[in-house]
Amino acid sequence: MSVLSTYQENNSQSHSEPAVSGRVRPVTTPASVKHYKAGETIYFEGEESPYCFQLIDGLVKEYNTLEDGGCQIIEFYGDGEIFGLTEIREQLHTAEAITDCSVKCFQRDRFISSIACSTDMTEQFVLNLLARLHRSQDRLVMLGRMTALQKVSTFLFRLSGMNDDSEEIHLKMTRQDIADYLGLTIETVSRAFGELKKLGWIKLISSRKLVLTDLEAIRSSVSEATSLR
Amino acid sequence: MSVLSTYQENNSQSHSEPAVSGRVRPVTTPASVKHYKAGETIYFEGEESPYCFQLIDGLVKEYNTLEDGGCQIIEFYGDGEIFGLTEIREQLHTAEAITDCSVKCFQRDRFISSIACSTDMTEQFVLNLLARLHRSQDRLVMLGRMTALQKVSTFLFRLSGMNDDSEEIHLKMTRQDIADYLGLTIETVSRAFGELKKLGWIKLISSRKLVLTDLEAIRSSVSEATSLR
DNA sequence: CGTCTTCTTGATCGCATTCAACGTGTGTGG
DNA sequence: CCACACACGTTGAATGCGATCAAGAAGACG
Repeated sequence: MSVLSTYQENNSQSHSEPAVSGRVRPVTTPASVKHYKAGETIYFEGEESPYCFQLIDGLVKEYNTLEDGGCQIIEFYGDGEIFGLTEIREQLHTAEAITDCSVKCFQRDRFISSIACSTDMTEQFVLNLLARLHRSQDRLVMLGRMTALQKVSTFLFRLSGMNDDSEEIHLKMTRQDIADYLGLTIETVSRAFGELKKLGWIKLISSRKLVLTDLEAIRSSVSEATSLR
Repeated sequence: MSVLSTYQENNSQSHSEPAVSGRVRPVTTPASVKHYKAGETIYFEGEESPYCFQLIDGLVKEYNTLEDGGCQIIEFYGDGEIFGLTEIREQLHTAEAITDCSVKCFQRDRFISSIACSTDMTEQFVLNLLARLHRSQDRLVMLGRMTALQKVSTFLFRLSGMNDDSEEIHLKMTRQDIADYLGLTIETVSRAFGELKKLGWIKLISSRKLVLTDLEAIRSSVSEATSLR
């Protein structure tokens, strides 16, 4: 299941073979599976790479490094999601395992041409790409126009939207990761958590586990920012 | 030619038939051409719409409106570019003509399936979508991690990169549009222009026409922000 | 000429950053 | 078991960048 996709797709029988998007499975050449420990880098920004990847299990962050040592996380990837697929030969971001990961590697060119050769798969894949595009575009609004509190609210709200069952959210990433995802500092994120707690909107079980105690309040503060969503 | 694409594609014979991406042309049913005057809205956020569009001529902005009246421009679209193509039935953003525009309308579903039925076209289109995705992701870094001056520098630098020939840049959009694109206010954008002028990096011919007089300084200030680009 | 929109400039305010110190949790070795 | 180290998280105080409020200048157009 994906980690932060606003536009969820039907991941029906995703156990036998990790799907590209919903029911599609790559007909590509048997791909190799690699394992990464938490903290390991999968590829680097600017690196020539003929591969793209599908996450079988774990959590991956993809980010850009800035001159001053800063960092902007482009996206978190969860089970089944494709990443590292570029339109040019080199990787545009750095990818790093947040938790221990199992990853399927594909030859980029073969992957694309195998997508192209099946009409059904193409449609699914194009729709998946469009969904990813819009996920990214949603974040433009987030980064460009929201306050710190709204950013963190929205982040938690979307996480909860894809929660298995319980109301309890387990954060697999650090505060620093969240900050780098939201274009904030770690301190501001921490303060936002404190503020949300004080408002009674969330309850912190531990620093990594929390419950959204007032989902409606969070929802409305989110859509106070975005006009309709 | 596209307006703000970091990843440019070869728009070779784009005169006879506006291309999807490079040499591809939609085999879709003969599409109707519509004309919009500057300021007219092409579609609204949340609107049910079976169409997607290809800009023949003009400049279009796509944006999201916020509760407080604020606005985040998702993207500017220039000649030949596809917009309004979503993975669901409704439009996610509002599109508005900045200049007078000619626009080709396609049936969304037919458009996608016609893409899918030709292997060659699919590959081109997927690469185009990937380029658009990365264009959007680049902006995440911009919005999340850059100062106002860096945002405006980067904006102008990328505009110049797709300039026809001369060093002179003609801004077809207002300061407000630029602000809404960069997640700033109109005042801050204006001040940034002033600062760049004072630094001797740009020369303002008029408020809408300018020359990048020190491209290297601008370039380096941009890549002071991003580690490598 | 006047009106309207767009753009610029100045003064002040506030939110997020920065700098700094203090907690908290976890794992390691004595 | 405790002692210690180290990474992660929280909290406080001061600073600064961009927003806000406000006024005026510059174009565009009839």
